[in-house]
Amino acid sequence: MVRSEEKTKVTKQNNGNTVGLGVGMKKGPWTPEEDQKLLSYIQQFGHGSWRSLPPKAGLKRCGKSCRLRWTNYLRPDIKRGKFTLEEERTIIQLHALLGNRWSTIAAHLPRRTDNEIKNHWNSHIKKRMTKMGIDPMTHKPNNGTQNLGSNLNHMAQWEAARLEAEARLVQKPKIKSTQLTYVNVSPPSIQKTPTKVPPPYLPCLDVLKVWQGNLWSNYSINNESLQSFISTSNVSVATPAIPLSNQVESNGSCDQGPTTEHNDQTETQIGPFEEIRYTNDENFINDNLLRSPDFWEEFVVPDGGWNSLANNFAMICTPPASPVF
DNA sequence: AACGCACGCAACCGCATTTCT
DNA sequence: TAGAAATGCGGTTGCGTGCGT
Repeated sequence: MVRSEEKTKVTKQNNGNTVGLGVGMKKGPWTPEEDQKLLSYIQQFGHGSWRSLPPKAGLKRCGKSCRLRWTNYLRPDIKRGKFTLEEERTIIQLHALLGNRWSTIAAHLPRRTDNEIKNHWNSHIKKRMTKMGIDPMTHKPNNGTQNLGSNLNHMAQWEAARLEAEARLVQKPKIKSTQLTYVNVSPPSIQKTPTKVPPPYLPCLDVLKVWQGNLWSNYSINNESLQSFISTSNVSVATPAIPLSNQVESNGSCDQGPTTEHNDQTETQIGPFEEIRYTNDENFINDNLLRSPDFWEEFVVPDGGWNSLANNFAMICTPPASPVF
């Protein structure tokens, strides 16, 4: 990939400071040598100030470029590869609540970067939803005749605020860890097995779960649709980390992650979306149905339409008067 | 085999926000 | 407290690749 030769460019921020590329700064794809330099430096010293890192690490890159390379590619705790069905569904649901707040969404998808999620949304999910006749921005059917009830909208706003607050909490430790020294980490090209990292904070997606559970309970499942989808999808199939039956507790709260015992776990579970196959196939099927294009194509809004869904939703989950964070 | 097109994704850009002095 | 600097975020670009013709 030879996007550009070495270029020089200096841009001005609105407050006047120079950012971007200074004289002799390199642009374009990173070479393995550059990756190695950046990695070695961060392993030894942590990244500290990104601005001052490049010369210290022997790189002719701007700090911004180094930070991006580290956060989107070199970081040892990044999960790469295909998105699981569970991850995709979570993205869709969070997007419905939060819009294009990719970093907030990423905070709820352990080991995925905001850039990766954004790319996946734009290149896969968005198109699929459009094809299914769903507006990817409003998450409503394109015909516009079916509206979610105001209760649900209110809940969505409330939950969006809560999720953002959670995301901020998740991100706080990152700031404190800027001086963290990483040991024995390698870029994906060098080391296939990621170094173990401390488990991230597992968010509690209360409303999402209620929402999910309600959807499943309202619509019958067509196994053929599901099988057809799985067999044709290029999305890797993973089972829900939180089986639906466990998702909604009687008091409306939820647990912090999977507590159900499961077999055939093939890798260390760090986040809730590892590819773990539950032995409970019923949960597996139910939870992945929504991902099936066939399901959506054959989807018929039941009697009462979206409003009935919203009403059921409101019955199950009564929010506090107002969110306070 | 050659060409064109669509797709996927890494990386850049500019603005916003946060932190520092 | 204000201005500067650093960092974060979301939108966009453009190259490599795979596939169909």
